[in-house]
Formats: sequence, C-alpha cells, structure tokens
Amino acid sequence: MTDECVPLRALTFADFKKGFAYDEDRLYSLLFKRNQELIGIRREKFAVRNLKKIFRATFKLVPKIGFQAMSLRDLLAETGLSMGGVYLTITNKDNIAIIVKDAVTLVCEDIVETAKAEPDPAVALEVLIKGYLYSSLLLQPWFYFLYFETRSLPQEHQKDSKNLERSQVTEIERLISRLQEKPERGYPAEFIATMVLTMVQERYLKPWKYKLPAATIDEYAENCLGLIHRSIHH
Amino acid sequence: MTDECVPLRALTFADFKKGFAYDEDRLYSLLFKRNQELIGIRREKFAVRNLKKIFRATFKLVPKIGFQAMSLRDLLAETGLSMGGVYLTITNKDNIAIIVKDAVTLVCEDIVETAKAEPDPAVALEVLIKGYLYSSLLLQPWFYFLYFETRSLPQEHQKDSKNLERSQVTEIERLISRLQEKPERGYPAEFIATMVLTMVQERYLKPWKYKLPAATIDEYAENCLGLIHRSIHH
DNA sequence: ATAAAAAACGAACGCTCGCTCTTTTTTTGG
DNA sequence: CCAAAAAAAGAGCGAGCGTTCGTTTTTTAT
Repeated sequence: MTDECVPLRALTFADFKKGFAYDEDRLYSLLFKRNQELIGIRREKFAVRNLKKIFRATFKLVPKIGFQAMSLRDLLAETGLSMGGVYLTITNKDNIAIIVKDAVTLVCEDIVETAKAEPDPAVALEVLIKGYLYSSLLLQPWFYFLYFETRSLPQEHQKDSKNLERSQVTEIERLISRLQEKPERGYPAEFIATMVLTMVQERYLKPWKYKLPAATIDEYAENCLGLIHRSIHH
Repeated sequence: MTDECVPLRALTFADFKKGFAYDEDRLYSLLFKRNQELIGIRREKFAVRNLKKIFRATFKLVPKIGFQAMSLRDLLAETGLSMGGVYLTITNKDNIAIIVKDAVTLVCEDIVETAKAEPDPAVALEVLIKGYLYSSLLLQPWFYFLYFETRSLPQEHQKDSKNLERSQVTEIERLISRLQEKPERGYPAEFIATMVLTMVQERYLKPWKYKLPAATIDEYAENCLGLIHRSIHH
C-alpha cells in the first residue's frame, strides 16, 4: 500500500528521527500526489512551495485564534501570497483542514503497519507507542490541528478523524490483551490502552508544558511503557 | 468564600450526584448573580429561563461545528428566542464563552476547597479526583466547551482558563508528593499528576467513546486511583 | 527567441456575520 | 385595573467574510 517511512524499531527519539522520512519536503510532495483533486496547481514544484507557505502560516495562526477565526486575508498577510495564488493552490478554505487530516492519517497508518510487522507483541507495542509519540512530536502542528479542529471539517471527514483515533486505541488494546495471560489480575486492556493514548496526546496537545527538555521525551516514553507493563502483570 | 456545594466524600457516582448542588436551575441562578455586568435582564426569573435556553442550544450546536461557526441566527433557530431577547440576556456573543469559563471556575474552586478541608492526604486525593471526575461528567458540556473553545475567549480570559488547569495539576501533585515518602522509588509526582488529569479529561472530552455505561464511571475512578497508588509506592 | 501553458495577481461580488434600535408585548406594583 | 417598567420582537446596518474572474507575469517547451 503506502511505502513505509517510519523506522522499524528505535529506542531513542534521536534514532527515530534519523529514520523518519516525513520531513517537510517529502510530506508536501506526498500530500500533493494524494490530493490532486483538492489542489489547483499542476506542477509539483510550485504546489510544494505554496503548500509549505500556507501550512506554516496556518500552524502559526490557528493555535492562537482557531481555524474559523483565521481569515484568508490573515493568511495572505502571513504567507505573502495573493488571493489568486492561495486559491489556485487549495481551491477552498476547508481543504486546508482536509489535507491536514490526510497527512495525519497517512502517518498513523504507516505506524500501525510497522508495528503489525513485529511478531513479538511486546516489541510491537513498543514500536507502536514510540512511533506514535515520536511522530506526533515531529509533526506536532499537524496532530494538534486535527485534534482541535475536527469540528471544522465537513461531516464525512469528521467521522474519518474519529475512526482514526478509535483504530489507534483498538490496536494498542489488541497488543495489550495478547500480553495479558490472566486478564482478571490486572486492569482492563481497554483502560490501559486509553491511558497510554491520552499520555501521548498530552505531549502534542500541551506543548507549552514541555517546551524545553527534548531529552526527557525518552524518559517520558519509558515511563509510559513501564506503567503499561506494571499494569498488565500485577 | 463561595458556599460549598460539592459533597464532602462520596465513594460512588450515585452518592456524589445526590449531594451535588449545581443542578441546572441553581447553577444559572448563581451565574446570573455572579455576572450581573454581562447580563442585560434584571429579573432573575427571566434571566434564568433565557440563559437555560441559550446554553442548551450552544451546547447542542458547538460540539458539531465549533463556537465561531455558530451564528446568532443558528442560536435563534435553536432557542426560539428573538435577536432582541438574546442580546438583552447576554449583551454580546463573547459573553457566552466568558460565562462558561466562570461556571467551570466556580465548580473547580469548590472542589479544591473541599479537598483541602481533608487532613489525610490520601482522602484528600480521593475527594479531589472523584470530585473533578464526577463534576466534569455532570457538567460535561461546560467542561468540554471551555477546553475546546479557550481560543475563542478574549486574551485575559484565556489566561484564567489556563491557570485553572494549572492549579488543578498543582494541587494533585502536592498531595501525591505528601504521599511519597521515598520519591526516588516511584514515578515523578508530576508525571503521575499529569496522567490522572488527562484520564479525567478523557472522559469529558470524548463523550462519543463513553456514551452507554454510566455505571462504569465508578470502575473508572477506582482504576485511576489504583493506578496512582501503585505508581506512588513502587 | 517565441508562442503556448501555467501560475500569480487583486479588485470586486454576493452574502452572512454580529449587533443596534425602534416598536410592540408582557409583566409588575400600587 | 391601569400606568410605568421590563422584556421581546425583528427589520436593518455596516463590516468583513470566502470566493470569483479578467488580467498580467512567469515558466516551459519548441
């Protein structure tokens, strides 16, 4: 299906980052190819350049005032593009949100596929959780936007967004269940899965709490994984 | 200060609910008295009736489309009020969000005060967490709105909203620290406090995940508290 | 070098927004 | 029951929104 770009197994954030192939230019190139019908520009070179400007500006404005309150004229001022340029690129305002949803979907599906390739469920769980934690940090504005602006999406895309989160929890839950020989002794797998997902989300939803120490993200990951294993086995 | 309306100590959600004095009418009555300068109507009877209509409609529309996208004409259609009636009540659109912030603040301060009255830190922690979990479920639309629409508030009120969350974490952290005789053995108090707060928020932020079983909220509370104590002592 | 194609420009359009204000209706207190 | 006060009504206003489109500039291919 999609070509895999998330590293197979990486213990530290630094290792993960090296193997992470969704750097800005590659991501925009993929989004251009996947969303031809939403994008008016036909030559990739120009599309990527404009998309980059538009999304950077969006991610600067939206956390402060919200997507609905961001006018296209705000966007022109921030990007330096003209009305025509912006509309040739994205065709309408909603498409900004739709493309963000597509980007997050793309990355999340990749993470799940990578984890599913691991035969050992404990390893798979580690790959999945670290993959999600690290990816959502490297693409923080995208994940943040989708979480807070799901309601700005057209109905059908809102559903997609909710299903995306649901499928993440389900996959985590499935792995935890496989690790629990005697489920009645520990917490319900669902509870643990929910807990770990909210812990990951905490990091990309409240960036102001975690501004400084990028090193501690590894600690954070270990704390989360430790918590899971204690909750499973006791 | 404020008269306390949150039950002192309640093990189950059902018990808590009985002692919870922020039912709709009382809450609107309090909000009317606390926000005289934002509300144009002078007679409480009419104010409460209109506020009830306005907030019910707001909480129906906003989760679907967001506050900014909700027009006053949407609100008229949903409430059955006229433009004049709505503006006499709330004087301007922003005030809807400001009053929600005031309501959540009111309840949260009450919870913290109740917890602080408990001398035993373990009991205080239970009161605090259950108080927050149960209150935010009983007033789910209010808590949900404040979380997702903080960016729609005027600047000074945005600060209030963030400080409110901060003070909650701080209080939980303080209690956890008191329970940790040997902090180096368990997880950092900050990590545990963050975890439990996100677990509470999970319930009121994603109601679509927890529609059916209101009974399991007690289980959920026990799981959260169990998790904390295990994380503290080992 | 040049013609065709693609991209960029930005004034202008129709529409909807939050809000005001005059008029009408309802409520209140003597 | 009636006059004064309060509340409700809703047409109308100007500002600003997302979007369009005729024109100009840049890029591409010959």
